[in-house]
Amino acid sequence: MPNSPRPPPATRKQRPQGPSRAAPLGRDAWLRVARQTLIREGIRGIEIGKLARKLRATRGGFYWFFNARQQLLDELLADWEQTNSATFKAILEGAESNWAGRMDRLARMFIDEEGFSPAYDSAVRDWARVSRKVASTVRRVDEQRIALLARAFRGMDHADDEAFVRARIFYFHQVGYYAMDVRESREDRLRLLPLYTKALMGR
Amino acid sequence: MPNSPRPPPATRKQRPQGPSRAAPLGRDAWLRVARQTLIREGIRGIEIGKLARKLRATRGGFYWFFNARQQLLDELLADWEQTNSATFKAILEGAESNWAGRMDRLARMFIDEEGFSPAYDSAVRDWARVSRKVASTVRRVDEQRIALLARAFRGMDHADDEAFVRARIFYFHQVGYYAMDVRESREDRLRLLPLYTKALMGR
DNA sequence: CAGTGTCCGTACATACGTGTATGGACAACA
DNA sequence: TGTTGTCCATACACGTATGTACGGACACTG
Repeated sequence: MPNSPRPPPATRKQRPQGPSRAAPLGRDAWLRVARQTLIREGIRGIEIGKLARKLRATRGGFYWFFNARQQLLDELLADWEQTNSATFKAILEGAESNWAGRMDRLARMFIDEEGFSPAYDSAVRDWARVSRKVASTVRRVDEQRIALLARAFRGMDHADDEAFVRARIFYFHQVGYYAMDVRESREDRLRLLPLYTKALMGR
Repeated sequence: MPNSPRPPPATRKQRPQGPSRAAPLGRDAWLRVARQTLIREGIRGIEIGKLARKLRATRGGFYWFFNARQQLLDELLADWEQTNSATFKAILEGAESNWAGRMDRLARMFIDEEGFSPAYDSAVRDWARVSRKVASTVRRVDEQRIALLARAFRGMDHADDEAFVRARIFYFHQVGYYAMDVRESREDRLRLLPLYTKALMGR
């Protein structure tokens, strides 16, 4: 009975890595290589055969885990929404420090790209141009993030309109930075950070 | 002798539109529909058969004008580089008004999207992710534009480092705005313009 | 009015994409 | 040790992309 809708997800026993057979790839391997390919080549670059070659496998296994290419894409979008906003929200919703401190942590998250993959963001944004479903998901996520930023600027004593505009400038600036694929060393970025802070925070 | 390298470009006589035969499409029609498709579907969406359907023609004619799909893409990139920076440069290199006035004209160019297609820009930027040649072209154009902006900020009495950072924020912000595909009325954008000006110019 | 060049449609050959059917290797279990 | 379930390779059917060959309709020219 091949191609069952979904094999038992977590109950599956870990197979001890016998020498005669490689460890099974599993769903996650396909998702990982799909994400990597989305980032590098865009949504049209996700072809089952190509993913299989990258995994040194064939397309046969893919269709055991997924009913169709579209299912892989759906899960990829869900993965992006779940994973790539978590740190962003955690920083701005948490209460560990004052607003300026949180904004500083956020800037460092962008610079260090920890808990947040801007390349993943950009790739999904491109994908949104050819898929209504993806477009609406991205729009929702963007609005969430901007709302969080605007709240932060209000917390730093900006009026509502100005907080909104500054939130947008801050966020659009990041989106643009990664859409442009700027290559810059971490040192340069940290060196310029005070200037950015001064210009973006308006204080 | 079909598929000659290139038919005489401008010397070709305009055919009077006889009723029995439609006017010939010409190279430009293929380039136009290719540009539109690049914007809407990305580089992988440019398929000769699809372009032909949009032109209510068949692929036969295409290969009379172009040797291969790649040639169309090359000319599309050249078209972007030539047309989509012209107004940008004209505004910032001209000497019709003071720096603030030029920046204001530039902001209105972005808002009215006259002489500049941000969608075209975004599409080429996506394309750059899968083509070295396109990537280097885009990088060159971006650096040109940022240099022009930095000069403008220096003209407005900002120190070198700060002028550079402000040029980047201004430019990245625009790139991000269009990469996000924000939908906003012209009225809203003009209403927010003073706030943006205040925040971006730092005065 | 024949000849030539322009523009485009049709018909291949070829390559490559998706999804399905099927069988085989291996591990876990009775 | 046979049986069952998991994971994957192979083979096939089918759609569709590119590029080439070729021919036809039309305008222009001598």
